[in-house]
Amino acid sequence: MDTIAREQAAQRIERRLARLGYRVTQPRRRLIEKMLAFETYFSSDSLSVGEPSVGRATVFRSLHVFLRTGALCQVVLEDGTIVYRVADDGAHHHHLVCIDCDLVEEFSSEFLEAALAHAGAAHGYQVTGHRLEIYGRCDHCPTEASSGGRAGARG
Amino acid sequence: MDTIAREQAAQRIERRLARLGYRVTQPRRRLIEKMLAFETYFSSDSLSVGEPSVGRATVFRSLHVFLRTGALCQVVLEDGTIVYRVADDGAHHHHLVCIDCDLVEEFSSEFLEAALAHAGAAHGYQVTGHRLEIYGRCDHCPTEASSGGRAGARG
DNA sequence: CTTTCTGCAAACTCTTTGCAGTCGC
DNA sequence: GCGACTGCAAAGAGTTTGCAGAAAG
Repeated sequence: MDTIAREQAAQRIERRLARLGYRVTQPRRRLIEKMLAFETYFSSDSLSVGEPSVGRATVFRSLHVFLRTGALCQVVLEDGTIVYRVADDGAHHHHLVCIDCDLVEEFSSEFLEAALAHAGAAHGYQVTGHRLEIYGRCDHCPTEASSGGRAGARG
Repeated sequence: MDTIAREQAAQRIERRLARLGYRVTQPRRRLIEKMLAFETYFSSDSLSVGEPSVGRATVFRSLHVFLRTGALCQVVLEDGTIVYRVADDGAHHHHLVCIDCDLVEEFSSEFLEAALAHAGAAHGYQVTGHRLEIYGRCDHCPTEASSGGRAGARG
C-alpha cells in the first residue's frame, strides 16, 4: 500500500468513526496511521511500541473501538495467538495466512458460506456465524516441495 | 457421556500419554477425570477451580501436554476467547458451537476440506492447515424465529 | 535409580480500571 | 461548554518459571 492509498484508507476509517459517533482524536489518528503501515497482522504490543505519545490504555481502548467499527479484525494464528489486521473490507470475510511470510489476505466466497451453512444444518444447527482461517504458503514463498521436501496436508 | 464411557475415554487418554513418553501421574489423572466431566468446553480456570490438590502451574503444564497429545483441542469462541474441549477424535476436525447452550460438537467433512484447499489454491496458497468454528443454535435450543424473532445470518 | 513431574511462590505479560485533566465537536 | 477521550498509575487477570522435593517407570 503506498502513501496515497494509506491516506485514503485512514480517511475512510476516520469517517466511519465519526459517522458512528466516535471522536477522531489525535491518538486515534496516530494509531490508524501506524496500523496502516503494517503490511500484515500486528499485535496489540507492536501497536504500542515506539508510540510514547499514546498511552498503553488508549491503545487497548482504541483497539476495541476499531474492532467495533470494523476497521480492524482479529486473526487467529495457527498456535492460537490472536492478532489484528486492518480490514480491507468491513464486511464478513475469512483469512488466508501464509505460514512463512506472515502475510494475511482476506477473501470471501459465497460458495464457502453456503457450504458452511449447509454443514451446520446437517448437524442440526441453525448457523448464525463462523470463523475461518486457512493456513498455508502464499505463492511468493517457496514450498517444501519446491525446496526438496514434501508438503503435507494437515486438513 | 456416562461413567463407563468416561472411564474408557480416560484410559484412552492415559494410554496415549504413556505411549508418547509422558508419565501418567496422579494430578494428570485428576485433571483428565475433571475434563471429561465437562459436557462441553471449559477454561483453564474452571479446570483449576475446586482442585486444591493440583497446583495452578500443573494445570497449565498439563493443558499443554494434553494439547500436544491430542487429548484436548482449542475452541475459539465468537468473541475471540480461547477455551478447551476434550477431543473425541484425535484427528483433525472442526467445531460447531451453540451460541445458546454452549454445546460444542466436533465434525469433519471431506467435502469441506476439499473446498477449503481449493479456496486457498484459488488465491495462490498451498494449504497446510486451517481452523474453522461454526456458530449457531443447536437443535435443542429454540431459534429466534421459533420464539417470535428472526434469526439473522451473519456469515 | 534416573528422570520427569509437582507444588509453591514469585515473576511476568497482557489488559482493564479509576481519575483528574484535555480536547473534539 | 458538554461529554467523550486521554495519560498515568495502579490493579487485575492469566500464565510462566525456578527450585527443591516427590513419584513414575
